[in-house]
Amino acid sequence: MEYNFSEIEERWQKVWADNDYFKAQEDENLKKFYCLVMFPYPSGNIHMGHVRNYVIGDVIAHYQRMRGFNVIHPIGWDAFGLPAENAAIKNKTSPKTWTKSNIENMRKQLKRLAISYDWSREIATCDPEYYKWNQWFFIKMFEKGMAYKKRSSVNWCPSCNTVLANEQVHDGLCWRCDSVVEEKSLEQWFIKITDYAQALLDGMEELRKNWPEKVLSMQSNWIGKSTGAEVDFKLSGHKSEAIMKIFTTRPDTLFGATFMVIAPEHPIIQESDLIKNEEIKKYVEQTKKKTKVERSSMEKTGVFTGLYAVNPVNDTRIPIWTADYVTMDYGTGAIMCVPAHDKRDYEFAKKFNLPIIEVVRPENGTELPYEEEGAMVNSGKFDGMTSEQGRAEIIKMLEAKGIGSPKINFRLKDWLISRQRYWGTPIPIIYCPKCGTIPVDETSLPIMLPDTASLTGTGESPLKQDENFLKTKCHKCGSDAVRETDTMDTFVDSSWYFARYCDPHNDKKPFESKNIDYWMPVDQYIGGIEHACMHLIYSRFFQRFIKDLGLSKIEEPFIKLLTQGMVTLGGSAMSKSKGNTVEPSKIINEYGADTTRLFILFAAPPEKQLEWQDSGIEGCWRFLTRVWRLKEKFDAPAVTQSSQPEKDALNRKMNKTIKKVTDDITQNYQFNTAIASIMEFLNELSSYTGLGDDVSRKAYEALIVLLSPFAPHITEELYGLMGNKTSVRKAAWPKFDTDMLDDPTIEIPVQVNGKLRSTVSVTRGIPEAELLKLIANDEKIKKYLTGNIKKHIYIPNKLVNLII
RNA sequence: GGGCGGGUGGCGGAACUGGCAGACGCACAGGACUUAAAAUCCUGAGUCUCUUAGGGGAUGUGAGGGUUCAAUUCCCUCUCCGCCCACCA
Repeated sequence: MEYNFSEIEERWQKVWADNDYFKAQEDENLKKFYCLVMFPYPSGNIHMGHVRNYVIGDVIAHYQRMRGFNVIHPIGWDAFGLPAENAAIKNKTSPKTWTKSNIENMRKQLKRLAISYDWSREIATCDPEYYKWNQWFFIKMFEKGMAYKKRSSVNWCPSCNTVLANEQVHDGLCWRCDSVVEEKSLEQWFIKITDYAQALLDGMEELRKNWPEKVLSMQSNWIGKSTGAEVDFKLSGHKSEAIMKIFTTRPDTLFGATFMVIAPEHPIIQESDLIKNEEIKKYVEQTKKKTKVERSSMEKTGVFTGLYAVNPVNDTRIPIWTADYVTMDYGTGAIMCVPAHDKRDYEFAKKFNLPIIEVVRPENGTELPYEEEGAMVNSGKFDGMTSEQGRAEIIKMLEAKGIGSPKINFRLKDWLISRQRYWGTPIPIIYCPKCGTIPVDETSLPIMLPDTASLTGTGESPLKQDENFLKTKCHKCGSDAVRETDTMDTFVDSSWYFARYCDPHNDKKPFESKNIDYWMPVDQYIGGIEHACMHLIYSRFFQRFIKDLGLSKIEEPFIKLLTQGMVTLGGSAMSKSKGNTVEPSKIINEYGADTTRLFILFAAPPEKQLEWQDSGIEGCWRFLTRVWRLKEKFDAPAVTQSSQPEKDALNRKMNKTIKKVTDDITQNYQFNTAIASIMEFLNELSSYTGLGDDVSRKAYEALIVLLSPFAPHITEELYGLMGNKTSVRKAAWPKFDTDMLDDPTIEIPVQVNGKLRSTVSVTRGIPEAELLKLIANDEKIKKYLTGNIKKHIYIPNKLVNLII
């Protein structure tokens, strides 16, 4: 019988679906396993990157089921977002229609791949049943002061016509469309993620074991904690006894501060009459025009403001400059400059001829600027202290005088979540002339996104044009009021979807605490590294907020993280806009889902970037065909008998393979070598002379079970054909016998002076003397034994090295 | 500038704790089957080289050095590639 994959795959997919094989049910008596893959944006079609992501997740889900875990393996759609809106404008349809039909299409494709999802838990973030709870969380945040509106300088993407969060600006470009991001001063909604900055850092300790180091370092970079002090500098000769606050990580160098620099946006420039000075005005204007990237060019520029401050430790009058290398969005927008011990300050001082005073000296003389630790000099009574002592002592002294205090600064900014676009969750706020800015009444949730909106893409929310949506009554006082028309960043949607999966149809609450505390945390999360500083930080924050609301006991949402590498074509990630996608459907039609699944895993280890080439697919196809054909050998009793040693050898190969595949799946996600070892196993089994006997039958069934998470259909079929009444999906993961891992005879390589000259075949654990005798009589070795053997190295059961 | 990861045959990639480098697969070559092709099966192979045709020798994991009986693996110097952060005070 030929291997008819399309018939087999179709038939089994129906059986699994009709019998709810993959439906997850809460059961306190069972140990749970939450296997999560990053849910897709419904762009239209599944591409090979999705296939890779979801097949990895599926292998893990199947494996854990066979290990006896109660597995939840859900899927959904990150369905709000800009592409839907743009496509709708282009195709003259609605974002909803476009999105829904894409979901339909992609759902079919995922089912065709037979990923073992619990489809009863499917969610789409654009459904009111889902985004209602986005709005609910927003109101909770508002009530706790965690969501607030403020005017500030924000990132504006002129092509997407909306603001962006800091996390969404990469190298000064929009993360989505690569346009140069502009700065605009706008009133926007923020979420106070900065309140959780320290907690997010602390939580990383627990993740250290099971998250890639790379992601952790990216996150800690992004959060960017620096410890130091805030110091007040008095302005000298300024009418208003004003104080200039600065932040420094090196208070020990305070005696070396010979000038100050303030950001061109610093309020004092506007407040005092400085802006009337032509030179300063011109400089401020120039800075405004610069993009972030231009601004970070290394050549220092700046102008003297005419102001002076007083260095509080030595009462020296120091000039205040303004320069664009200081920015308003970090620290206080003003710095003290210690040119001797800071490269940037040094460059600035050299260029503008400002004094340089050395206050830290290393043990061995070195050139300035010297930025490391050392012994303090030129620092009055602090001379001789180490930098570390100096920092503590100077802060103490500043505190005593009331002009400074310890301070920790984070690079992380509050999360800007309002977007001037249509296809997103409406922000549940109303503006009432009497009551002010207030959240809507909880009972009126969800605030529905109107189905019809004239999409303009002009940079104002289209909801503003919709009178029915816009105009409302204040639920507190009944006055005419208007709604907030901005929608939420879609990253809000994806920050808690994993919790919603635990109780996806609840219409009273976002989820039942009992359910989320049963399933959460996610035991294995799988997705792309591009989310290291966006989705993965927001979600960690959200889960903490959920915990602080008392809705869950869980703090960290994802215990174990696997970041799979991109699937590229021509060096860049597959994407519709670049036109370099490979449609899995073609491959599935030609070779079947099993081959496709096997191939994407076999091609490379999961974390590595994979440049797509379909040349290897034949090999996986051939392998499955060989597995299929081997079945015939078991239809009749064995024709020839195998010797006992041969039987033992096959039995050992089986045990070794079970161990290898188990280790590869659980320890390092080495699916490629797991598959390779099953291939080796098949090679050995195929050449076994007694095919059809009990030993080979047992080996063949083990092979089928081991292969089943990777290639579910063919293994299901063969498992049944071998006479099993139950599904291979319900089979237990095979165990290996530790006594059957080692061969009794081993080949020992024999080296002479470190070079391989021969190998001898001996029984395991042979006494050293006996082995040496054997080697001395070995013809190949004799040739080399021209001198005396000075000594020999013997690694039991591994190798012998003779030194002559 | 700082941090992280990486460089192994024609290709994708293996290699436990330092112990036979190149598993497994692709592509390739030769053979069997076939009228032929496809499919399938068998055999071969890092590179260079010698050969009396059995096999032998040298060399080889980005480059150079070191430690060691032994290095893809550990240490130092350098180089190239990828990613992240970045005038962050």
